[in-house]
Amino acid sequence: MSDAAAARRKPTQARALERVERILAAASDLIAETGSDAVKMTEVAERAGVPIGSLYQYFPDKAAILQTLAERIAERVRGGIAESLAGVETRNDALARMDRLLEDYYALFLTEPVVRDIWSGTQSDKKLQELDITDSRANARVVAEALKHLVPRKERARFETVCFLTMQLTGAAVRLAIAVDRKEGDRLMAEYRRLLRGEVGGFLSG
Amino acid sequence: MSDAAAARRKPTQARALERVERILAAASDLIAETGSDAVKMTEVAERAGVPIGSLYQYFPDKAAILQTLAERIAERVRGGIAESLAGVETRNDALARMDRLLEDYYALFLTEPVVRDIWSGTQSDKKLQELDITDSRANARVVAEALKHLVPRKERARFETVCFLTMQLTGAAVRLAIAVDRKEGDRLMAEYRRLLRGEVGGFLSG
DNA sequence: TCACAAATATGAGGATTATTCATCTTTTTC
DNA sequence: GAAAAAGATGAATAATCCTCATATTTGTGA
Repeated sequence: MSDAAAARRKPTQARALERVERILAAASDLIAETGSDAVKMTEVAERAGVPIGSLYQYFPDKAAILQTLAERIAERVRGGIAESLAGVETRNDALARMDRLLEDYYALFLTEPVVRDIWSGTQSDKKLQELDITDSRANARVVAEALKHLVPRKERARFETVCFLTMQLTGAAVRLAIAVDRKEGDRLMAEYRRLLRGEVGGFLSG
Repeated sequence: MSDAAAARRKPTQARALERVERILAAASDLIAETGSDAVKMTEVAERAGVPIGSLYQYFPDKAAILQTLAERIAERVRGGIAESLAGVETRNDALARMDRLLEDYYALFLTEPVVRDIWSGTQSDKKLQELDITDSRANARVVAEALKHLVPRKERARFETVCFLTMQLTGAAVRLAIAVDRKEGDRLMAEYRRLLRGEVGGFLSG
């Protein structure tokens, strides 16, 4: 049922800001230890050294804490994409950098339990699913922008659509790869890399 | 925490079998009406016309009901794949049938609220995620088997891996397509169809 | 047909957790 | 330095899942 969760105070004082960070850090640690489903609000409060009421001062519900963590991860990833694709010049250069990005993204999921937990079961709630899609759109725009001078003018609109689709497919590929054993995961990622090169490479000239 | 949910009785008497069906039908209806998260066990019991205890006689927990519904959908889909690809002869024939399958799969998600609900947020729980992967493997085997005479002998092992990956990517593409508005969804599916033809077509000769 | 075992049915109540809110304290503002 | 705004607190409430002791029905062998 839940109507839109009630809006909460946005912290302005230094004390409150620090508190919010402590809450997020505690949540992050606990997620890494036990998985987000198993994390209890009382545990987060205890670990953060704040009373339970403080969580609800700044987060309307448990999901909101996860969403905030998810957003931060997403921003970090987007930054990495922008950085990695900056100043790309040739088609081969673009493809090599994409390989690298894919590798890094896979590694991120392999090594960071919180990323794995939060984005593994993407769509456990509506808001996270929306965030995932919004985020893919934003990433697609970044990629399309960085590569647009390599894409024929008349293909550019389609190219952004393809990038958008590709972001989602990449998420699916990585989630699959980390869900199976490492060896098979590597093999699947190798196939996906090939697929991606073919798909994106098809648009690039130069 | 939850240890493996305790095993439950498997119904053998006609009365019990019918009850289980009533429970599943009630759950399915309610999911279609309100989404699985909002469905309460007491509501399922009431709608099915059985006391709450009966749900737990045959299902260890709420998730198990969803899983059973998910399995049935998955079987139905697998049957459709096998049927659609039976007796395929040429490369073009294979590609045309794949287009058709993709179309049907998209339509299934567009029109059936229960499919949409259960498989939209795949991975809301571990068991469903495992089921999804197991199921993709099984579908991949069906596809690889149906098309194997069109695939060069030495590529066949890789081809099954690609099919497996493809099943997951297809799920992601369809979930994305139904999450955005219809027009954009159609456009994304068109791009995905092209991608799929390229990827699978690359393996097929004849 | 009867007695006994196995399966099935029942629903009040226990258990777990997320979340609220009335009240108190600290910080900011003017 | 007083009023207003922001922040802090945690016992109590609320929402649900799920259990279990007990009662009933069905199957089975003699």
